[in-house]
Amino acid sequence: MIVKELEKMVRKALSDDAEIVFEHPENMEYGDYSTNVALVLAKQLGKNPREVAESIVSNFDIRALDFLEKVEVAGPGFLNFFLTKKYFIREAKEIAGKKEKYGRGEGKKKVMVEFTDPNPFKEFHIGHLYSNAAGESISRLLELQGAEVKRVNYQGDVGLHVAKAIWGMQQSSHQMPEEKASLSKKAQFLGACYAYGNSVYEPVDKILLVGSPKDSRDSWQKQEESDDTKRINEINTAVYDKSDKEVNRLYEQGKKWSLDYFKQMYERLGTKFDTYYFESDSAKIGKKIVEEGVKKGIFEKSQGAIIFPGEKYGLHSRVFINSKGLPTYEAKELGLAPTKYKDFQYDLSLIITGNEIIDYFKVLLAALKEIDPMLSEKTKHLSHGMVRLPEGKMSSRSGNIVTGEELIDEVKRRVRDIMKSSESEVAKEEQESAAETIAIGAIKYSLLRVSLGKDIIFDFEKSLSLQGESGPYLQYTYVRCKSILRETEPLTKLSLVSFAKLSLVKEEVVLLRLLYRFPEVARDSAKNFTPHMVAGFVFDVAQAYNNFYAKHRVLKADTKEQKDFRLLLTSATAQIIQNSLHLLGIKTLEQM
RNA sequence: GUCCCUGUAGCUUAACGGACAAAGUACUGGGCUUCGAACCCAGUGAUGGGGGUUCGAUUCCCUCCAGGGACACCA
Repeated sequence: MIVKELEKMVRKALSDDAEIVFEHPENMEYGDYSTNVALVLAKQLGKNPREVAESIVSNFDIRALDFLEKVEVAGPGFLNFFLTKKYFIREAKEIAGKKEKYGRGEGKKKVMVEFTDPNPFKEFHIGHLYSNAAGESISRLLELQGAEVKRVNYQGDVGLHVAKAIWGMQQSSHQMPEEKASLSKKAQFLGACYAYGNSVYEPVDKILLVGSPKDSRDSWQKQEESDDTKRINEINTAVYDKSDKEVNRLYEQGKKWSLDYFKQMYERLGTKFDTYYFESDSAKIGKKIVEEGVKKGIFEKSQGAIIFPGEKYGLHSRVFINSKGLPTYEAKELGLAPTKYKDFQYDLSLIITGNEIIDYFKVLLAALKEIDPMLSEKTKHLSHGMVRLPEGKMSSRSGNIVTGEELIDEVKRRVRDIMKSSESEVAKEEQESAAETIAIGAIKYSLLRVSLGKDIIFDFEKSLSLQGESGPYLQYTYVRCKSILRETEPLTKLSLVSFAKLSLVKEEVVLLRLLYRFPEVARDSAKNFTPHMVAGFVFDVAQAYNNFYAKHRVLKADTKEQKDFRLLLTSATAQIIQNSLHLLGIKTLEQM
């Protein structure tokens, strides 16, 4: 690649092993690549940075690199490299030729990516949408680098939340949807049951009057449980050991409804999971691991429970098996890790969740390290920010949530309004599916344009734009390109046209100078797990094209050569937009 | 109380320690008999406060302030 060649040249001129870093200057007037080695070196040598820069440049043999137009020394002592028009055009042809394979890497890593992770019996909310968008995008980024990716989904089909929901189902049996009711209805019902069960359940810290965790450590067991709380705890145990027929029946029904509903959501969102893992399976394995760990001194008994003493590792202690003998989320996750590895001998296991469990995961990985250092080392926890409503935190416990489905439907409504007012060219019978594609694109883009890990304040008006930097803007630009390409003969034998004599307008050059960066952006984005870099890049490309489009004609260009070139430019732009959107998990459409 | 994360135009966000801090949105004004105006152009407007390290700090360190999260049997 270019950067390597540039580095070789600079290294040679330098006769020094200093680190040489290249970047794209923010302002294109400063070239296509630049490096600050002269500045860094000047400090070490105690010389004037500009003089150092000049002396480096004087040692260059620019003609040796055919893609290099010129090198300049600028500002405090930057070396700015300008690429040739010929190189840009060659890349544009490459894009048009390789299509979706453009920028593909040769990596051979095996990566397992766990994401979305909704819990049966609970709502599928916006946070799951975020996890799904991030996980799907990261999976695709890795795939483009050549990795073999397995997408997996880990679902909590046992645990206190299930018991709460089942208790709610028992109380609301008269409102139970019929079998023929829609999945949405069923999911809604279950969510309400969970919220109800949760509202009556009294967690330990609520039972206590006041108190720091230290107090609860000594006194929580003495507290009286209410009848409802007691019943929910009984259901919880019954779910694990399948000892209650009635509970089993509700459990199977609720679980099936939830999973069917989730599958429908994954399909709408464009994710296909390779494997589904369940807590009911990992619970048994996890419990065994913890029990063996007690013998090895990794875990300790405390207050009737089994804990991992995180303080020893600079973290905090957590309960892995509770005093009723049931494994907590922690133990289950511990059981999941070896199961995953058995199924797929990965080089890397990514787990994508919300950032509220970031400290919890540190404890978990510390415990895993004691049990199986190899697995711990290969596991990486990536967290995305919380999605919050302007009024505050969203919680399925209190019922203060927006479900994924509600959000999609609301955005779709807005998309349909615009389709009407803008006289969409989409045929009537295809408008529904177009609206769906656009709505999901809008949602995904608005989530992925922000760097992972940051909270997203979700506001329909403010954060979900259908204009400006948004999914629909990108899809629209793609449609615009395609509609031009449809109007003319497809370009063939591009390799025979050199465009060497063609003089380019400013807007064309700007676009060319962006397009060739796609492979780099995709690679960096994959390396750092940062989809937002792709999101920002593709917006720049689309903006550059729209700028060009507003000022110049493609089909009515001045000469045949210019027209051909602009068709190539249009085709390459469409391809880059499509490839980038693919990496974000967003579909393109031919008309909108 | 302890630990972690986050403070950038009115709002939502960008910016490997680098060159005049970049966009979108909102607001103001302009642009369709010409390839799709979900578009384009112009203007107004910002690094929470105080120290420090550095040739250079939105970025690193300290401190204060503000918001969020975690801190024993939920996930």
